[in-house]
Amino acid sequence: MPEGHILHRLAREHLRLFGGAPVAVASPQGRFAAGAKLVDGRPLERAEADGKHLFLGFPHAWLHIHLGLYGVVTFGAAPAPEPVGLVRLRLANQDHYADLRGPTTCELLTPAEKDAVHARLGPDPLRADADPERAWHRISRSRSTVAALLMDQKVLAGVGNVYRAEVLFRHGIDPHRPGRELTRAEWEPIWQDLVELMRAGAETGRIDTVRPEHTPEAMGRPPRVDDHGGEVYVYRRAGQPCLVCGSEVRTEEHAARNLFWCASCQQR
DNA sequence: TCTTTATGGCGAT
DNA sequence: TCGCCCTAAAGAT
Repeated sequence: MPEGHILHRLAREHLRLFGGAPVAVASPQGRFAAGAKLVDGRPLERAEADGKHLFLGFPHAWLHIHLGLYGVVTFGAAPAPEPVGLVRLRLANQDHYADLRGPTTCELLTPAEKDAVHARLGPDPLRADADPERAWHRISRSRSTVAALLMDQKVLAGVGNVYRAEVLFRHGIDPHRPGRELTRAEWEPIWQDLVELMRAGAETGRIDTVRPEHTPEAMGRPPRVDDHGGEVYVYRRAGQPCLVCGSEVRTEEHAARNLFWCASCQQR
């Protein structure tokens, strides 16, 4: 379930469980054995997220993790059990362990290489140093659709398919509109909304975007359970009635990703 | 025991 | 735009 809010959450959690003390680092699966050996037994000094990238700071290297589509981290209390499945990376101390499975990236970087990753990313709504003006600069000059731009990590870092679909719904924006046709008056509240939605997501670990007045309870409809764990307007709700207007939520493949929207509520 | 699917991203064409 | 990579769970056969 990796959008940016999860990575910020993971950064905090790693620091809380492993920060400041030596960490046993291993690669039970073997694919990261050489890298693990280089930081094994070193203290975890820092942890930060940048978009969907996670950086764990050891004295001599940054451990760079990107979960990709299927990557997942699971935490548990010591003693760590025999690894189940393909565990690329295991961190452990006297009290806790963390297992990483299926990441697209798990590597060691120098500070310069870490900076290079940061340099190629757009502003991350969850970072204090984010400059939304950089995103606006690109969006307002682009012929690409707003849907594609919001997912482009060079434009905005950390936004994924769920936040993309949901924020466009919340602002009534047709995902197919070219970025250059978006106005600044439309963009600014979208950015602000991403900051607030993703902050909430980082707190709860799930994506909830439905306003109180549109919950099934408030609308007099039966309660609903979303299988991905959060309450959303359109993401993966194709064919179901829009929570606001009742028309069918639509879906299509857009730049090789699933796009969801309400054609009636999102006409701007 | 298969096939399908997923909240991502890269490099080749 | 396409194919490919990482993995596990759910659904189909």
